[in-house]
Amino acid sequence: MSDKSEPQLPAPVGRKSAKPTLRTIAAITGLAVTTVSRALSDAPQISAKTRKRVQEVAAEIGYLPDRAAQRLKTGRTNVISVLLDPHEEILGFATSLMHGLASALQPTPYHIIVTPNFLDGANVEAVNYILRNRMADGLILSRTEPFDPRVRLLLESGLPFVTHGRTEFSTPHPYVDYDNFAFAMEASHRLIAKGRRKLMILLPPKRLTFYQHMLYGFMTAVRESGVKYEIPDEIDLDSPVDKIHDFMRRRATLPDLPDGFICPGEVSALATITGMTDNGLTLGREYDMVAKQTSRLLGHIQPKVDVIYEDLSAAGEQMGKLLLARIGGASPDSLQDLQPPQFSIPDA
Amino acid sequence: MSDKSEPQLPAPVGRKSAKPTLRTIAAITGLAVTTVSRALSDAPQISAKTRKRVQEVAAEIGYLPDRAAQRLKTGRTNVISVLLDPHEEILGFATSLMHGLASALQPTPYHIIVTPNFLDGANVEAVNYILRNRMADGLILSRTEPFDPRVRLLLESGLPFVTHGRTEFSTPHPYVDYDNFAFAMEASHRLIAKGRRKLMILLPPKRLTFYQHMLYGFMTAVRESGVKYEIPDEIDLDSPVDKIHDFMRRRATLPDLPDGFICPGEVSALATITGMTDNGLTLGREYDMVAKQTSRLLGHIQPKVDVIYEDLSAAGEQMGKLLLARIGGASPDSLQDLQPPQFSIPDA
DNA sequence: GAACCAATTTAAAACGTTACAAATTTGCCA
DNA sequence: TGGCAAATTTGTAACGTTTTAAATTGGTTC
Repeated sequence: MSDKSEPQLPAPVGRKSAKPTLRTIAAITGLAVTTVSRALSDAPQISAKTRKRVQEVAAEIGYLPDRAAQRLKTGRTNVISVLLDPHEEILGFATSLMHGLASALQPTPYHIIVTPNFLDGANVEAVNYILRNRMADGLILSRTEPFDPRVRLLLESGLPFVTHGRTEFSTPHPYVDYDNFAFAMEASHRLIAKGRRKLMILLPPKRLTFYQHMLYGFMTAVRESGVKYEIPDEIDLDSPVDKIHDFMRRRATLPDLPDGFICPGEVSALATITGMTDNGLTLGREYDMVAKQTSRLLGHIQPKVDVIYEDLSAAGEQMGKLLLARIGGASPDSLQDLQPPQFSIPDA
Repeated sequence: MSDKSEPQLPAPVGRKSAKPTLRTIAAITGLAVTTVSRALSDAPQISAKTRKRVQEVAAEIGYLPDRAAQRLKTGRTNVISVLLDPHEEILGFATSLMHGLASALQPTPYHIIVTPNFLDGANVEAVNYILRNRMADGLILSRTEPFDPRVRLLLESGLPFVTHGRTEFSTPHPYVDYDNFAFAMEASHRLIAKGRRKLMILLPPKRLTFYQHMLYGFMTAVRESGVKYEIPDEIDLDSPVDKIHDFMRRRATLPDLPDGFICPGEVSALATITGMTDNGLTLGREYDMVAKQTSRLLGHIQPKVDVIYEDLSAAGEQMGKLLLARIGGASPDSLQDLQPPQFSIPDA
């Protein structure tokens, strides 16, 4: 040990609240800062004995690395950013997803930053901002379009990301998606099996990728079985509750009313049922309904509705795992996951 | 070791030489880094002419300050952290709040970090963690208890924070709260005015501060008017939908059933209505209901329900403003806001 | 012992920013 | 013209970490 001017003060004199840094540990152990840093990251070049001692001291004085300093030095932010779409507001779509995401990220040093996207439609701007500032090591985004400009930007930049929903770019990228084709097909089959002769499905906005998937699933089932069908034009899944309600109430008064409804959302399902009830039509008698359930709300409130479950929390968790793998360098085409609908409702 | 195809990021190439920093601007303008830094922060000691020039150059080359470096140097994080409670999951409580918060923070350099609080019940741990690492310049938390341990910790630490909900500490702290006393009282009055003779109210968990407020509002109205009342013991607002539903269905078969219900949550309102309907009881005939509405969902789906509105987005925005003021040094007792219930439903 | 290689440890230099003190220029007046 | 304060600008030193290269040990072998 070389004799310095005399820096060997067991630093935390007085109050122990002075934030411990690498230097603190170095002073206590008599080692160099570099050694301490290495020991804490379990570098093989540091002797096992030293590593152990350093880690013990660190734990004892409650050392926590300064994230700002790490980030400045390494360029890594230890942050995963979630881009929120305003339409995810209702019914905790985003919350469930984030719940799952957080549990996947729990054992890692990553934090979750939510970037709400208020700049109407200018969602691309948010991506650009994150890219420019290197604000995150990875990105989560949802509600993709076939040629989503955000995805294009991200593909060009090389920043790891996972989408909820597929795109149609030829370059593969990690995604988690719910099999809405299978959902729509199964939903149709169930209604047909109940003897319903004319089906109506409420679809998402046309610009979203899963509009196509759902439409195809529906059309496939309808064509195979030869039943009639109808697709509302003036409303979609993102329409406000009252607009859906009004539409359904009006529709119920017109001729040739469908007798089987597919609602890929709990709110729209409730609005539809109410619209029918307003006209004296009863679920299970004049018509049946299959709905997509994400929150366990619907099945308990309207037990007559036949539900197919989508586990958003699981999706979020899976997205977290894929993102970590991607950050770790895994190839994108191995990180694509199409989650099958859960036809029977899980317990609890 | 390239275990996979090792997708090396083709990332930062080509265009205007990598990330512009203060040094870049200094080189371009021929000024010192310090001067540039000062000019960008509009320090009065820099001549107006220089400030303008520097800012122009900065804008032109798209300079953005490195947050990690700023944070390391100044100790300020430019981060506002939101603590999420798992019970806020349903119906986008958190999302609405954050939406408002984000719009208050829009013109500031602050980012929003969501710290989901999954560590069952160990919510205090999350606060501790944020405190220890100086992870944020301010904190938002909700669902307070009278002597909330998180608040106690924060009061001791001095870190600026705003709660959604009041506490009973003698030291004042910033909060935004909804006047649940007024809500319960008004709701009771409405039912009584409709001629209902026995009221039931569904209350939040007893440990939360607003349990008291709501109970007092209810009891005040009930006592004044002399109607009968009943308060369920085995369920509360946080109970799962199916438990509430089951309870109500069972209750409807027993004697002395209330004819006026107060549901301070949309989900519980729906579950209650369903429970009644299961027993052939009709809203508006055998019983009436007043519910708290936060998402415009209920009023459209069950128009017979009388709703009182709580604007969570506005609350979030207000919390953002108060937090900024608090960070700016304003005294806590000037930063307390009790928001009145909105008795008539706002448009749009 | 000297010479060598491996195993450990260390010193110094960044990362981009701001705080502090010091240096330079400018403007004004005797 | 010199002098002096005010107005500007500038170096230098951090903040806490990791990275690179260099230095110190220790253990073998001749």
